[in-house]
Amino acid sequence: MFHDRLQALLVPALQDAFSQLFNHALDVRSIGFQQTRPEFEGDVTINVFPFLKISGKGPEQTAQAIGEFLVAKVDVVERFNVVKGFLNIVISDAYWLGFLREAGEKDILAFPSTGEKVMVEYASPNTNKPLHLGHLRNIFLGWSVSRILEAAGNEVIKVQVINDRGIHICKSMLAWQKFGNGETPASSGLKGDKLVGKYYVEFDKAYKKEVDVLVASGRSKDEAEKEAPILLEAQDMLRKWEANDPEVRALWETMNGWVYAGFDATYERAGVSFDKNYYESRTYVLGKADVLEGLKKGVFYEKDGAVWVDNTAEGLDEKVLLRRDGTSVYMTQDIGTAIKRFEEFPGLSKLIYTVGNEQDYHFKALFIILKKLGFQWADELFHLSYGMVDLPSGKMKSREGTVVDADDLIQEVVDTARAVTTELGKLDDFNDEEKAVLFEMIGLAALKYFLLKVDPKKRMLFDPAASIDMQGHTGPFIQYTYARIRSLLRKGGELSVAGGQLSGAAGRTPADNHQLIIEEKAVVKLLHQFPAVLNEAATKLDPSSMANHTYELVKAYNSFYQSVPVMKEEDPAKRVFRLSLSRAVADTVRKAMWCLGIEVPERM
RNA sequence: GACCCCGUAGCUCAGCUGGAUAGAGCAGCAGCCUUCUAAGCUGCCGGUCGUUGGUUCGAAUCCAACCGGGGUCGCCA
Repeated sequence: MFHDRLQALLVPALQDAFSQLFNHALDVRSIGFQQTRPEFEGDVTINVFPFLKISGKGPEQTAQAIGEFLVAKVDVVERFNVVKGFLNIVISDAYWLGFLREAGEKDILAFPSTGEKVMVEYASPNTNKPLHLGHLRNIFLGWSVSRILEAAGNEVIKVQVINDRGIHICKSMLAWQKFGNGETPASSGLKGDKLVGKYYVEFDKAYKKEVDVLVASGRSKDEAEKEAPILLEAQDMLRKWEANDPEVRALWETMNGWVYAGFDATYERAGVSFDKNYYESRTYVLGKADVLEGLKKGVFYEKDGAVWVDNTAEGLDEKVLLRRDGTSVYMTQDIGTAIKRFEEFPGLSKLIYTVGNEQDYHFKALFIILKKLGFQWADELFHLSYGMVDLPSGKMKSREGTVVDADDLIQEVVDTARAVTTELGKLDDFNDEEKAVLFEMIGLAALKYFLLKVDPKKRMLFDPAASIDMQGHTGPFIQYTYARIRSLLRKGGELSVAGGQLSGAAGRTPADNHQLIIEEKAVVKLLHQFPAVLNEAATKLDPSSMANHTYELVKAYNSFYQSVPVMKEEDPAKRVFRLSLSRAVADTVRKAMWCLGIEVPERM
């Protein structure tokens, strides 16, 4: 399956050429297509150096022979030139026009169904504190990858695991009991997750104080940190939670409820959602039986009363799966949860975990273990590992208060969008409601694009000033280009606005004898590459390639727009062609941004 | 110490399944609004692609070593 429809024509022809000219069966993968450099004439370039042994001729003769064959046998190959070992092929305008007609008739960023069901896990917060910048990279990434996979023809199930139990939430609960005076989100006006986070900080303060007192009374730091009464109390509370103590459970339900309301508000504003939530309080018991089963089968072994797995053959270490006292570790429940998901969703073909790269080792081990337990699907597990987000001041540290809060950050970009947009003063006839929607759209575009344009695998620097930038390589720049095209199409009479739905088919089918000028061709070629980019993004689970290609496209379009008249063009055929080109760009940009989780406005 | 990731322009990033003189944005400088939205466009300035070897007709891209930055190595999560 070729996502590049031009290569779909050229590859078979090249195979014919090699078999007829050189009596050789050409391996498709050995053909390296590249964009012709702007200083030479041509649309596609093939480097013939790798083929010299096959042809037994020099580079010029080899390229010449292939070029002549293609011109003779392939309609869309108009002519060619040879520079050193490079065969530059010129594709006919008719081909590009044909492609554009296709782009007018269908969504070029929608692939036929693969029939596959894919689960994407992302977000996965702890319930003791609010979401921060690091979560936002995770959330936008997971959401975008889900959209990309959907566009590529998969059925996608979006899930999160909520870490709702454990010592962390007990600390918040205890501090709230001690110092909260019955404070609630309603009584304080604080968002639920913020309120619970506040008591997590309160716990830490009280704990530190106690540690200091103990140290002053002659304890070592280690001892003090283990013996601080408030910590012991929190541990006691965790035990009570595990023993189903009704009072503790009730408080836990209440406070987690506050947190979920807070998270939901953040998710909604960020424009993301989930098809299913998994709660650690329910999944943490999973996996035990599976580990014991593995022990029985001899996949694992017992040592010092604990159950171990030996991954040294795979270059990893030995790892505990069940403690001596029979209780679970983190790995245990991850094993159980994975198994449960494949049971719950029969036919699930792939499971993607969006989790930071500090857990690379953990997931390597997890996948190996599941493979050892004999699950076929273990090969279809994927750790979408992404890099940390650094601040100009260094790493984010909750203890040092350098964490960038997600809600605050979103508010800030939206405020900036408001300020910039108001300054530009193009919204005279917008009402307040419309303005609010637009500011939200622009601010979030700036933030999301900033986080998504970087290769997810890489650690990235979050420069607050750059993240709210709306010029250059940014989300709002792309939105702006889109809005400008929509304006053009409205003026072209091609669109009529009715109930927010834009309709009108004129300008979708350009004449087939149009001669492309260089600015038009640049845009068409970038559009033409887009399906292959989507395919790559879906394969590599990498939204950054989509983000960057969208930018390339709108940049080329802006250049075209600036120097070539569209509506002002007097020749009706040219005008229709340029409108159809503009429309195809707008449609594709809208879809590409949809894949990134970014909305585009009709006007801005 | 072992293992993993990263090192490209002043800053932030593309390019990395080897291919033609290494690309953007920001910052700086100079232009372009009586024409379809100037959140734009055009031009200039700016790089020993961390270093040294190696493989190759050809290396930012592959391999090795070293230097620098980060991460992981718990019967924690």
